[in-house]
Amino acid sequence: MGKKIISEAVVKRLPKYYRAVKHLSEQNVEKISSKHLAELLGITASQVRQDFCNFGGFGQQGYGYDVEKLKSELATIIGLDEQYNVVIVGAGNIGRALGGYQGFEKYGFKVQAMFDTNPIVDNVNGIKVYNMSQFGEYVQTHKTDMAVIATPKAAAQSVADTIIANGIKSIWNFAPIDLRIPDDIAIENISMSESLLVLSYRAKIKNK
Amino acid sequence: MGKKIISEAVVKRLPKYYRAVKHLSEQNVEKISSKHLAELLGITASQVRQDFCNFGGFGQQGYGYDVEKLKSELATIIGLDEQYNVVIVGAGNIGRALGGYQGFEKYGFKVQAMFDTNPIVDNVNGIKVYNMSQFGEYVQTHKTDMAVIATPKAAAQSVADTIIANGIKSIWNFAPIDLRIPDDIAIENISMSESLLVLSYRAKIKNK
DNA sequence: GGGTAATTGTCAAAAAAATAACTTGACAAA
DNA sequence: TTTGTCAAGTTATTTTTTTGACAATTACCC
Repeated sequence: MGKKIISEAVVKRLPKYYRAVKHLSEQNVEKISSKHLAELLGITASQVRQDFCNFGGFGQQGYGYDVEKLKSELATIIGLDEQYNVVIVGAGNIGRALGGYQGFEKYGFKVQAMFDTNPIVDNVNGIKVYNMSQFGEYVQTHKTDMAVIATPKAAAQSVADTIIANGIKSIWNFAPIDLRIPDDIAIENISMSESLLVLSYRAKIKNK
Repeated sequence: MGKKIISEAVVKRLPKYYRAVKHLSEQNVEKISSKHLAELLGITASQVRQDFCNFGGFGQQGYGYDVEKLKSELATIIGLDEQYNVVIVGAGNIGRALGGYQGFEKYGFKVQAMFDTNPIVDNVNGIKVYNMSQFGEYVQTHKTDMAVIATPKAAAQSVADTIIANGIKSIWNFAPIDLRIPDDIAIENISMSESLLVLSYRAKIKNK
């Protein structure tokens, strides 16, 4: 499959483009130029054009980008045209907050179930909480595509191993650890502690 | 103040260094070479040395880096030698999860209070929830250094404005929006929706 | 103590990313 | 038609980041 490798930097901007374009669409804006879009995101017009060019380009010279078309192209690129079934592992603080996270539904993800080694509630926001021992059986029979790791650090690697062993290919990891995973698994980390330390660093610098 | 500007790429690695070195310290490891540390983080030894060199370098040729010294240098650089008082704005799903977030305490941050425009609970994990109308008065009298924005998108900018107007210089933002803030304010965003879309993109690519 | 291996700090080269410049097609108005 | 303008797509340049190389320094062994 001869697909071009898109750099990490570009990939990280895709959601920003999508968000901005979605907003424009909701405002019934019909077209947008690279210059104007760049201003909205605080980047350069050149970068916008170069980024879109990576995916073939979907604008019209002298006119700009058609907002609806751009939105649907971006959605396809990002994969929002597909339906993902998601399970959440860990029903603690973070897991429960994620059970109520609107973003899943908004972008077409369906949260099927939650798992915990020691469930103290049997239901979060209408999502049933199962014992972790039932994980394998569940995901084998429910076409699960993606798993969220919301466990403590100590459990995260073994949970990841279990997830992968059961054929799930995408992991959203909230545990503060770099998981060891095979190349064919998609992973994305939300590292709150790292973010907090970056903020701490910036705060210190600014107050100097 | 003649301080060198540290690139964003380096800053983002600082927490990773700190985490790794802290772990080594807990294992009673006494010294570490750039080579070994690099292996732990999955980067090159050269980059480790280059990064540390930005801050003056604290290793010893032929020996390596003393773990305790490195840990304390990194803590100082990151600002963990200072105490921050924190308030959380927004007592919904995310705000409540953050009220129970262990990371604050672990890194020396003190959560003083929470605020909500319409508090439905008066206490989260022992943290008192105030009405947003009391925000100004509270932070003026409690030496608050940092605010967390855990409100819906629509409220985020005006909350940010209020935070800044009351003299708080650091913002940890969980709302899915790029806030407009002055240059002298430190900000760090946790963008769950962007992260989820990046994962969606990667999942789609990997399954091609 | 002297020789050898290890490892830093730093500089230079290479690679990657961002920005700027250029070329071309599309459209509107004359 | 023709022409001027706009803005995308593309190529070139600059800047930033990463990697590679090496002299200088130190620990350790004999």
